Amino acid sequence: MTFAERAWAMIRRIPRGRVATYGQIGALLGRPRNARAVGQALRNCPHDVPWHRVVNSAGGISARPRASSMLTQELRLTGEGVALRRGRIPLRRFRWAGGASARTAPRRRAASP
DNA sequence: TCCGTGACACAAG
DNA sequence: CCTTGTGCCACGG
Repeated sequence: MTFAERAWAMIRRIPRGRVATYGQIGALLGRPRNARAVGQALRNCPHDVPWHRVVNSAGGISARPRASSMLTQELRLTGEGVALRRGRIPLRRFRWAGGASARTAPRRRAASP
């Protein structure tokens, strides 16, 4: 099973009206530094994957190849009750608590000489 | 195999 | 707040 497939499986678990961040999905899959690969996985995902519930760490909708889907994402989110405040989603309120508080997980920084 | 790319995250300034 | 620099790692060519 590829990383992308596992990412899809995790994203399918996000309930309506909640969102998760790219980093959060990566962390839940045991790869907290692999947020970017989550974005790649969403590039061409199956239609039953609620891709619109994945946003960046600022609660914003990330830029992508086809800008039209950004508007689609916002419409779908507001359609299920996720409100944007000044262009961002208040994660305090709408973040999916998948796997409990996967937020602010300890991160390893570069080792110094 | 190696190398560049990217729908990201985060610490500093 | 916002901007910049750096770290990360799956994927494709």
